[in-house]
Amino acid sequence: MSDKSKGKGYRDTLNLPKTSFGMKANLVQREPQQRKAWAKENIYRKVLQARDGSPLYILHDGPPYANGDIHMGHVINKVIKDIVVKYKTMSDYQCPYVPGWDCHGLPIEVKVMAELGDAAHEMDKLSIRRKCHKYAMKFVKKQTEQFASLGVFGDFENPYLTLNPQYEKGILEIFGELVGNGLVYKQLKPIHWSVGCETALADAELEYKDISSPSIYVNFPLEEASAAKVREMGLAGEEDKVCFMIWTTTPWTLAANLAVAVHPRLDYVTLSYEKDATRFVSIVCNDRLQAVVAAAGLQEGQYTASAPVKGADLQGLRYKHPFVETNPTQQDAWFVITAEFVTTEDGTGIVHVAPGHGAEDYMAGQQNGLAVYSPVGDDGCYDDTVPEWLQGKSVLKVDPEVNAHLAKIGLLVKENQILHSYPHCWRSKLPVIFRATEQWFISVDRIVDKFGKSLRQLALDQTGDVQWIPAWGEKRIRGMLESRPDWCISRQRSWGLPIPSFVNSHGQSLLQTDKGKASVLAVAAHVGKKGSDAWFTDSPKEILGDGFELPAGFSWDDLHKEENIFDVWFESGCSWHSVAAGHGWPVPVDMYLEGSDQHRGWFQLSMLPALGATGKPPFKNVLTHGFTVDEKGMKQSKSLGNYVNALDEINKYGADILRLWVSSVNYQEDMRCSDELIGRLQEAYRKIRNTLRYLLANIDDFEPGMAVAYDQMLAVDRWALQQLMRLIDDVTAAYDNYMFHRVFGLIYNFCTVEMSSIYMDVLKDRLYCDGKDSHSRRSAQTVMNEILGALVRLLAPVLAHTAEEAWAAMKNKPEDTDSVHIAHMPKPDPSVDYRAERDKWDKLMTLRDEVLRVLEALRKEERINSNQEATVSITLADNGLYELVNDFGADAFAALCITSEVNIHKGDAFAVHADRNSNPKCERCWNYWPSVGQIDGYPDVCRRCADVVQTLRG
RNA sequence: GGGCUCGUAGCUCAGCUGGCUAGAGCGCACGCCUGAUAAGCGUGAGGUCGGAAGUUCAAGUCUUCCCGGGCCCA
Repeated sequence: MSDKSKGKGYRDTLNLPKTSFGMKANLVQREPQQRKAWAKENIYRKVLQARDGSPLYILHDGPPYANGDIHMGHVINKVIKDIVVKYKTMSDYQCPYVPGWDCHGLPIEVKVMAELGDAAHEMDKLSIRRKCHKYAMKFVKKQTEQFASLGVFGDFENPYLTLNPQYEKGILEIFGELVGNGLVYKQLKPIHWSVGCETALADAELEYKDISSPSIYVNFPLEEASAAKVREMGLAGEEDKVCFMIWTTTPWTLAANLAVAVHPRLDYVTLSYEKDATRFVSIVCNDRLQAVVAAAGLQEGQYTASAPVKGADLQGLRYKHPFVETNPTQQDAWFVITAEFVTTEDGTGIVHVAPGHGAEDYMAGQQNGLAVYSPVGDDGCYDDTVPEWLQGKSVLKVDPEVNAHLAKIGLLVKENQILHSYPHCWRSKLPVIFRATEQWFISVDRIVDKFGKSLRQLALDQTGDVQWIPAWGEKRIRGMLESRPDWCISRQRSWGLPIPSFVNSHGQSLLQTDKGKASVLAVAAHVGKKGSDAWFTDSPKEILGDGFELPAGFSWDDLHKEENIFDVWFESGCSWHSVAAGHGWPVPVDMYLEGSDQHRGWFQLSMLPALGATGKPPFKNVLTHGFTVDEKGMKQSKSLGNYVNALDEINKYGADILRLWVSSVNYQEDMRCSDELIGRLQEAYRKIRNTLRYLLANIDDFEPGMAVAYDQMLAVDRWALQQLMRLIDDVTAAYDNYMFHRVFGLIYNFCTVEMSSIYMDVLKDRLYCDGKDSHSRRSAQTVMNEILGALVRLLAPVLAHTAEEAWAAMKNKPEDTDSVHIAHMPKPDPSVDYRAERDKWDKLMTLRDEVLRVLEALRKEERINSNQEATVSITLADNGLYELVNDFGADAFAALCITSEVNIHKGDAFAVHADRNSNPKCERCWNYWPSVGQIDGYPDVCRRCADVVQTLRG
């Protein structure tokens, strides 16, 4: 129609947006190119060089395990780290970031052994270790690419690997310090043992699962002399068979029973009843009497109970083991001891004690002179010190036989099944057993002379000096430190750093002599040069060096290498030394940042070696994040099918979407995660991207020399600048407090509300229709240029790729740097006071909202379509508001509402009316203004447009 | 079972030391624009603040208990 053609006639007189910055992101195609460009210029080095001389900020990477593809947990962790590093860099710190990998340990070894199959049996340790090495390196390479594909900057060419000789050397140096400080000891002690993997396990290597176990009540008959005493106490009659009744869920440990424990202050009674034609008198705790009666199936009248005696009165009474004939140990056994750990929560109040198969049992045994008896081999089978019918049998399968035997000899009172949570090996998935073996430990309670305190005391004293983010992290780690046992650091496997212990044929270790530390340091030097394989290939003399002087009782021809390896947690726990100190960075480092499960893992197990060696924790700040859950808040797992594949997401949406998603959620809590939830961030991304694009496109012809001074700007432009300053203030505070979801929210809201729906919309008329070089247009461009420069930099730590792309498209960069990641965070301009005018603008915007509502009503009535077709009449009763709006100006307010005309009146009651404007439409700017049709030679445009067109056409 | 922790609209988040009819953005519904166009704008409907009891003149905000998640442990 004619309208359209006329409109087209003026189109080329407008200043329409122009930019090379595409509306379509095409992240999946574009990002890899960006990364290639970064790699080519070695952006990591370049950024570091740009901060030469700036204060260091060290975020020390916690090493992920080198197996498998990365998952959402990795994504969250690495992205948060990268946001911190990029933000700190832009805040003028020099932030070297060296990623690391945990390369030793069971998961890899198990995997490799499985791949080898039967061939493994014919291979020596070295060959297996070589396979493991290769396996680890394969995944280091893979994960390196995957991490880098997130836009993470770091020294990926020189990562730290726990299998590197230099790293291993560092571990041994710290171990040497701990040996020197008297913290390392070897002892026969029950530890979690994986039958499947034939090794000791650390707490961190356990998984708890529900299993069904037998729950048995067993009578332990008293020795005759003790039974007589019980009769003397009036608790039993002459013909009665007097027993202690115990309860256990691990029948197989009964073979190693050496005592029973009672609580010294609880009351005990005898329960008399008849079973299999025998009159039994079973001693149980009074508080458990009813439970036992119920369990034994005794009805009212079928039993009687005696008066109570204290547990302490039973101490020293002796019993006969239900099925072991003679004491298999060198020490006394089979008598009643007292122990505080006895409770009345379950069982009979009389606890079966097997010091070789339980932590509390072990301690009670130590206190009462019992042996540490553990008749179970590495393979989980009984040795030949047990009764013949048990020998060689697997303890994981033997429970039914034990129970059947007890039933046969008439001592099994009752057998049930109970469902309970039980520790399992994280690799073999089999239930673990408690089993006493010789292991190396780090003591948390021995006093270190140098520091006058134990590791536990040092740790508890100094957790308060560390800043925990969120703050409850301190409570959490404190609780763990208070209750943790000594650290079992030895493992009976191949793939790891050997514990450098040389022993003589008397079983003495060099570590336990005054040459202990020196020997470890000598090994450290050797391993640093040749790697830990040398432990297996070289002789003690080659390892320790010719000059090494052996202490008394040791000789070169009677010196053997132990073949335990370190717990991998000890290896990664030394990274502050091997890596941070190794690079010459100050320790404690500025930050450790991992998932909150690492309070027990890496944080604690880095703290202990650091405290033991230096007396100080290795970090100043510890930031933790939560875990991803599905959209319903439930744990994610592959088997449940609610698992989000990180690589799929990256390939589908692009890294910046993932980064934006990470920034959008509060990482301190559980993070709900699904493909849909991540996909939704595309919307936010587009909004942000289009905001940048609009800003870029409308300042294409702008140069800094054209800038308009703040006090010369139009009021709305000043408002926009004020909003920017507020944004910079708020976003900076959010970054400084590691509240990245607030950074996201603030910026996103700014783009959506202040920019897109208000400022950029209001500005269109001025930018497009006013003269290209007009003051009003330059005023707007001055502000847009400012906003763009700030926004891009505020976004850079999160949208690493997109911000770089926008930076490249900017003609007037606030700083002359090739990369936005080298630029500095914007600072608010103190001369722009956003607080002073806040109230005024709140009122204007509220009035604007009201006008928009009235216009919407008009549109509903089909009186108008666009707001420009309307004329608005506002009646104000409030004097202050009337003056405020009048000062602002009716035309300016009309522009703010993007309507053609606003009239302001003073009246008795507040009212807003709108109607269709009767003025003719300007064919250039589409406003309905009175001047349209009044200008000679320009019949279809307004005054302003006529002037602009005239200037253009000369 | 224990320690720590979380639970505000469909989603992501604000709600400071307790004080007006609980907010925002997105999404959704319904419209508008077609000179940011695989864009842009407007209006609107959505909430027993996990539940219950208590303290208080007043509780999303404090206390207790319960329910449901998560991490760590037993």
